[in-house]
Amino acid sequence: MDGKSVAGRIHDAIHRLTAAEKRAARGLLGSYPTLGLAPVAEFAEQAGASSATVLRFVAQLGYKSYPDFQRALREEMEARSKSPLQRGVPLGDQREPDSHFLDQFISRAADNLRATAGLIPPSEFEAVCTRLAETKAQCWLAGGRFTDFLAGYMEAHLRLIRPGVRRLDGRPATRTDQLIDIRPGDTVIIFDVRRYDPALVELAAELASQRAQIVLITDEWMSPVNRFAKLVLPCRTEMDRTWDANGSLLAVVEALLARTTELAWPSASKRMGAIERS
Amino acid sequence: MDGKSVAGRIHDAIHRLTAAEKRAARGLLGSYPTLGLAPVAEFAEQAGASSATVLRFVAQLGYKSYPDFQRALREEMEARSKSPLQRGVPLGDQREPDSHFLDQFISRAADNLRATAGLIPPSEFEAVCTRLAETKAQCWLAGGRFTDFLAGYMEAHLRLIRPGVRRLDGRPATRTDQLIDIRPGDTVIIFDVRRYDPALVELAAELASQRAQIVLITDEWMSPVNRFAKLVLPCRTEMDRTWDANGSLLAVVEALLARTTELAWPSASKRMGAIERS
DNA sequence: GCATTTATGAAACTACTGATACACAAGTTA
DNA sequence: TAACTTGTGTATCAGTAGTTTCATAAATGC
Repeated sequence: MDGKSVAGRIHDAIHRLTAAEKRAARGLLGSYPTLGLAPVAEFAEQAGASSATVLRFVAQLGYKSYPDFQRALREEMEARSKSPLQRGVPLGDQREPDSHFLDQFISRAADNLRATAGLIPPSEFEAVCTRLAETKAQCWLAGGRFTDFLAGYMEAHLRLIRPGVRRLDGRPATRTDQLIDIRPGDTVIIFDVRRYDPALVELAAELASQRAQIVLITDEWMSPVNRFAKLVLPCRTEMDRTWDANGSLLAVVEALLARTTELAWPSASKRMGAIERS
Repeated sequence: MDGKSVAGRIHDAIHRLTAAEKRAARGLLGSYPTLGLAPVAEFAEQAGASSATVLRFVAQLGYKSYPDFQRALREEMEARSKSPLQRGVPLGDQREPDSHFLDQFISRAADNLRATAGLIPPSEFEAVCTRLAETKAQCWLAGGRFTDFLAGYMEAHLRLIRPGVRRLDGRPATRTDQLIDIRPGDTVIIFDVRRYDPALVELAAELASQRAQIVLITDEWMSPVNRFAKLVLPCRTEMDRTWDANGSLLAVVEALLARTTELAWPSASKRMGAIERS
């Protein structure tokens, strides 16, 4: 048996595998390496395949028997726990030397996340959450061409935890109608990233004149909307020269939702329970 | 069996143990939990005792059989790797003691990203991208309650780089109409995460019978849609007991888009240029 | 130092797990 | 559509692991 890790062998062999064998492979990767240390029957059950298929799967990986495969797994975890440097890295994701596109991309996305955490002052973040947990004022959401989905996502979740959540429609024409309903002190969350949408700046200007409180979620280059915003949460989005990624915006949105849920728990839990039952 | 950890039980029981049994205990603690997952004979050999002694040792710990003891060990490591909160903090970046909510949240989100990279075999990822770059067949997208926004986001971007992109509407009623347009060999990307949508399973079943190629993007617990899927990209989403995060799904979507753009560059660049000018 | 108790490992046993063969289903090609 | 190839699960078998028994060796008490 050569020195490759079991997870590595799976990645190498997966294209040769049949549908049921792939279920076994995914099952193992999903709870790695535990499932492989269980008896064949349990492995099969958990992965949604038959024992025979699991056996064929380990044969495909190049092991001459199931016990042999299990020994490889044990030796792998033993080696890992013995080297103090690598301790703490979960077993599944040791980087193979020939890091693939997905690995590189995700690694950069993770860098962006970390940078974003550094970019946003905790007090700003907290201020937005307390404002959202405060249900006296209404809360509106608006996004641009490629960020509208974020507004939609946030709206759907925010609706679960508080009342008075509404969405500002994308088309500038219909916006003027909606502006009538906005009251002074209402919160408006605006998403805007590079190739900034001029319509959003106009919108922000009008909202500001109506004394709405604008929260801007943007990228590191700062949408011009920030002129009118009370609170700004900038996120790192740059991947390379041609590509920006909105993953960090979503992460911030989810963090906002989680924290707001926490702050508004007494009322939010009742509301969520009621929605659940309906 | 009560909930105590195996290591805890050893410490509780160690004074009752006889000399040879203590050797077994020391051996297990020395390479924990690997040695306990080996066959009895190997455990015995490594610990310098006989098989019978090892058996008596696990009996002393309160397990009614050796397999029972091994299951406890597996469940223990499974629980540990599944709960991000208890997972060992990486040695390098120890969190600031007064680390703020946002930092913690984002740090866990980054963990999820990394875990996701380990969960998805590069060849599967690549297969999806080449399929998307191939413009002969049409490409459809569908999502569930909280993942529909991902379908929308992906649709918007995919439209920029290739023709024949369409969205399957959320309401089951209108779906039957749309199914008429689907041709054998078409690609359908389905998003489905926990609290899986039964409507999506139905949809997938129908699509499979029409010989559409289904690509499933799901969470680590695997939507039942996977029975019908040709390719599956599982992502880690778990944050804590009450909250799952879709950030890793979006990261994968963006990676897919970036890679597909790369693969389809000759045609995609022309198309994007034309859209730009319009 | 002898008797008694307790601990320990070797060997026999049985139960269960992993392996194999086979039949059926699904998908593919002509 | 029919013939064929490939994949998949069920049932059966064989081998090995876990368990038990028992004889022997320490350890302890008298």
